[in-house]
Amino acid sequence: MEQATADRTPDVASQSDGAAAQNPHGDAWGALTRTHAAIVQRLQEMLSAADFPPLPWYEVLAAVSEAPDERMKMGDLAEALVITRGGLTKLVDRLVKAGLLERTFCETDRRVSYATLTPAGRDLLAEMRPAVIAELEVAFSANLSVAQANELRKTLDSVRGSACGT
Amino acid sequence: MEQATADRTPDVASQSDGAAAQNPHGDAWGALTRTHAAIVQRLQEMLSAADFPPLPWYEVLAAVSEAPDERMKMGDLAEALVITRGGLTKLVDRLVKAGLLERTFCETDRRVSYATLTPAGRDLLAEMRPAVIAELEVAFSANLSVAQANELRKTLDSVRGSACGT
DNA sequence: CAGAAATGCTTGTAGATACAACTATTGCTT
DNA sequence: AAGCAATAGTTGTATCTACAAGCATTTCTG
Repeated sequence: MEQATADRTPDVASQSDGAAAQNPHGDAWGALTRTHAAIVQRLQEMLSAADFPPLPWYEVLAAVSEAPDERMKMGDLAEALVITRGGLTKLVDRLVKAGLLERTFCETDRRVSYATLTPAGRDLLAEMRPAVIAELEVAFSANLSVAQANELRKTLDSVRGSACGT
Repeated sequence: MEQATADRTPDVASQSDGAAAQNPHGDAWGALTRTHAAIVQRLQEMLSAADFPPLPWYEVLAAVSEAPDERMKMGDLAEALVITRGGLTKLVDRLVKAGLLERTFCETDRRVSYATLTPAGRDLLAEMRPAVIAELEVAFSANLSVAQANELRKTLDSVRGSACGT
């Protein structure tokens, strides 16, 4: 039997979804999307199985935790996560309701509000982080040397550079 | 002024969202997510500006168009797009309503249904494809040689391999 | 220093996605 | 051949996200 009546597709990705398979670089894009989707799916399954909050919550907590004073302006946070501001407002609302974040305000500019990590948020992040890292290790470390991973990162960064700028 | 009252974050991605920045490979994952998000965002903006349907519609049409007889089993399609079956049913519903796809059925197994390209779907795809490819060229060809793109594809495929197959 | 423009965030609403339950058909076991 | 399990797809519901409009605050300009 299949563990439940789950709806998820069983992981195996087809070799070519044809997203622009004409140009010489199209396959690179296809590989990028499929790999991204596969890892996200894997992370989400792991989090759900471990009774952890969903991936976006982790991403918020992780981003905030690395900012100075463990707080981040809403706008910067939306930008870092590449989601809309409106979406972030509601996402942070949920984390606040769960006690993982709190909103704090800026003295000098009363428009800005910060998402600030609470002790509970810090604790949860400390629990989740090893699990997430372990999952990523499976995907990356297993088949890639550190040098290869660095090369991959550099290549992706340069692609993003030309995709963003202009 | 900002072209409208758009909500989107203005493209610039921060250098480190900290999604697991501990491990040596974590940065590669960060680069992967950010690059993916940046390109998807760019594609969506382009499609919306050109009054084309959203990206998932293109992905469906492109996938189906490359399958034998321009038709694909629902399950295979969901798998190729890495979305749930339930989600795909509704997505295909919309494309059918728009006249771009039609459902056809299998003679030998009456459970399966195919999403089949209509002439209108083929025409629309022919219009959209050059625009999508051009956008990808900007991101990939601009900064990557064909050899580098191939290397990138191979690396990503190996990562996906270890992420999928246990 | 007033008024207009820009900035930062939130809210209302509609659309899309996932999850779980359900139906229908096929395959397997005895 | 009967019955149970597996497979293929759809549907109901809740959640999440984007888009667009809105409010509050700050900055720019004459």
